[in-house]
Amino acid sequence: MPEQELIAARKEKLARLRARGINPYPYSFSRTHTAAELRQAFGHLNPATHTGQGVAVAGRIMALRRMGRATFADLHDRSGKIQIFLTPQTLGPEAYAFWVEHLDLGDLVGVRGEVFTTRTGELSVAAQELVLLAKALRPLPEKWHGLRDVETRYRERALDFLANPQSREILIKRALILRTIRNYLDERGFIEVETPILQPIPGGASARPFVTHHNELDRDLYLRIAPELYLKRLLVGGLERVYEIGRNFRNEGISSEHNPEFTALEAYEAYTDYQGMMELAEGLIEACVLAVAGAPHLEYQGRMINFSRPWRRVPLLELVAEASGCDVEKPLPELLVELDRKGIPVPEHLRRGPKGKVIEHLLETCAEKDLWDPTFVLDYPLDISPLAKRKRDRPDLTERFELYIAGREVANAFSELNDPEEQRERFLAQERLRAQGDEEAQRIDEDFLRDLELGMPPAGGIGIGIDRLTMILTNSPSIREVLAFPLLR
RNA sequence: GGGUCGUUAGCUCAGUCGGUAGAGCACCGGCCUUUUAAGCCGGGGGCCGCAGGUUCGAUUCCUGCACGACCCA
Repeated sequence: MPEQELIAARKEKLARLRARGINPYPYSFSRTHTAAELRQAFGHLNPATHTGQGVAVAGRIMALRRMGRATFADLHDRSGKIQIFLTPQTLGPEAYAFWVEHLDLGDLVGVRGEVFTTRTGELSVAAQELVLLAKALRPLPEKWHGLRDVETRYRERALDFLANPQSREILIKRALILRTIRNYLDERGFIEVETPILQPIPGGASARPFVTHHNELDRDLYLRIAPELYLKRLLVGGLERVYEIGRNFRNEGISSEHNPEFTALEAYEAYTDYQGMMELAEGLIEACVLAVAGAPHLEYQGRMINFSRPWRRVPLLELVAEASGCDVEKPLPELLVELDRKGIPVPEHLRRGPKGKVIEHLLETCAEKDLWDPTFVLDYPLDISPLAKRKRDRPDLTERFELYIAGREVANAFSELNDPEEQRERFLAQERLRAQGDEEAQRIDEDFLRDLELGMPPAGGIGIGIDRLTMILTNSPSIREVLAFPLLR
């Protein structure tokens, strides 16, 4: 039947309800138990037991079994489901006939009645009173396959969540992960802060920003690509341990691993360095894995991930040299010759350098996929790490790591650069790249530099992609599964 | 950006070697007082993603486009 006719049929029922003086969208309903609480309290009953105990439950009707003068309904709430039993004896003949005619799958109802078990042992509520709490006007998806079509699942999220418990479960686990992160950091003296999302200069990462406009100031502002620079300014201000969990915005492509707005954790700790950040990452993510999986390992897309500490630590250059079979210590022109000879493709726009971008490209194309168990990739080239301190014994590298899990970049961290003069030089180098056409090059932020000149304590900082972490911990193949409302074309 | 596959009823899916399409669930009507994927009888429901082309005839073949999935860059 065309959808419009199904909706029209329900609207007709709705009109008849209103005509009878029933408010199909009332204000509230006091329930005494959720479905799970009922099972908790009465789950031990023998078949065909009448308790004499009155309860009130509420939820969505997800199944209706009409048997003439008796009807069973499955009521789903946030905790699970409970069966409702309707008969003329308990509900009254007139009310029974009326509701059996006017209830539809998907309607939200409240039911007051006695707890009992059927002769097959199903815990049920025998309705003495039924209250319509919201009439549903649209048909539900198929009752045992649910809603499968991924496009509809992503475009009509409410429908997906009400039809597919697994979809809801991911959001519940996401909340658990966020709660675990906050607890972990709060217990260690970190202060949760909120920094600007509307920024005059988008800083703290290499990415293209979204632009917006403030009418009163008549000035363009950018949605942040990262909170990094503001959080470091709080270190200057003496906060010492700060973190922010919030949305970043990057004006880039959409894929199974990228959404234009995504949630990141950034944490900064004074008087430590990137070694400290590795320990923080291990502890924090281990706590999340234990909270979600109850063990330090879990399966992702058919393959186990072992989170046992300590995690592997491997220098980037070593990793890339081994994966590509090239001598990556060579200057860029010679490296390109070797890569060409070996048939390893390098996109044209990277060939002019800086060399760090080629190294990064090799990591992405040759090595990343195999980094399955958590792996810290260490010591990134200086020219692609403008906010990180130089490595102590290698001035062309920085004390920076990325954490890879299941072949995905999950975190990025540095020993934070706090020398204001060197930071200015690094920004100027980025400006030169921008002048050569690199739209992702970072920009000079004078407010940040001024605050650095006040003295920022040595510090370690880390950013963790919450969506990707949640994907891994919920065995989700696409970022869309872990977002309540992913952006679609 | 390139390749492969997909798009059929509200949902889940069949199918048409080119002759205007089926099932189950859902919906509507009937029977039914312990079902739980309830059952039985009957009924209605389709721009076969969109636009062109080939053809007497296209949902089916071809081209393009849109959207999606996967792979590659």
